[in-house]
Amino acid sequence: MLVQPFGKRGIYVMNSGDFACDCEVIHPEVLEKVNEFMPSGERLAELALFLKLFGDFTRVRIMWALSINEMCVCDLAVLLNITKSAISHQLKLLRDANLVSFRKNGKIVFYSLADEHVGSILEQSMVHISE
Amino acid sequence: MLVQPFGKRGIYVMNSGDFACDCEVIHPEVLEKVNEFMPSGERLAELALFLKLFGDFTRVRIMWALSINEMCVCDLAVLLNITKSAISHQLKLLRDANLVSFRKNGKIVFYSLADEHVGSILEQSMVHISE
DNA sequence: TTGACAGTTGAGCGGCTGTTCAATTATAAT
DNA sequence: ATTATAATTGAACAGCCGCTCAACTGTCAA
Repeated sequence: MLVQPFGKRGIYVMNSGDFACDCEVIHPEVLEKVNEFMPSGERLAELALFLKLFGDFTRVRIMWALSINEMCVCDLAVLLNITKSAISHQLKLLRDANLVSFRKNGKIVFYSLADEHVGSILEQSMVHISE
Repeated sequence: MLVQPFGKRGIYVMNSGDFACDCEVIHPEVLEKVNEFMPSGERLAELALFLKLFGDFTRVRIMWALSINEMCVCDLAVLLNITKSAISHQLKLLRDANLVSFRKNGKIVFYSLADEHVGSILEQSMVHISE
């Protein structure tokens, strides 16, 4: 199972069988309204997977560094003081999610942020915790 | 140790002892520039801890639901089809990080988003993955 | 006072995740 | 060809994390 389970027809599993919740609805009108505006479970699962990549110290530092300048794996390893292998593993995750892109020059691979959204999410979050 | 380790004077541990990286600097001018604009390790660690809360399917759904309407624990449990206990555990994390606030009315506790930053981070990220 | 119910909390379990280590690929230089 | 180095990859291990379960608190109603 790729992600945490959710109902196939959306997140609000109010129908037959396999109830996991242990209580009844208290405010039906609230539930109705929320269901109306809630994105699908698949969509929210994607969102969680995407945001999960931002929730790690190493990856945050990598992305912030790349928002300043493109960098090769070796320089990133020195910057963060961890092995090239660890950097490379994290870069693979970021590559697979299209958060970073790269160009090769001989033996050296230069990484950079895939687009400006990534940097702006980091900045906006930084602004938030600085209040 | 609360978070993953980083140098006490920032993230760029280029000084004495305990090198964990397994290579040398290739582009000194790049490292110098990045170091200049890089926030401190403490700051980036806070950022990662903050964003980590967004990287979970259940919490994302809770936060999105609360961005639509304030909700009690029981209704959230029905909405997401998981136990009140599971909801409550996640709400505690969100409370401790000041991402949600609550008001009590008799037995019932109503939760809502603490501020508009939370919703806007979710929305901005949703826009990003929808491209 | 008793019972029912909303919500919280702590322990414990299983799965996930980030790192290290070792092996491997690819490129450049001698 | 051989050596050195940048980078990648897979396996394995340790620590983290989210859920369940059971026990508990607090509030309301009978």
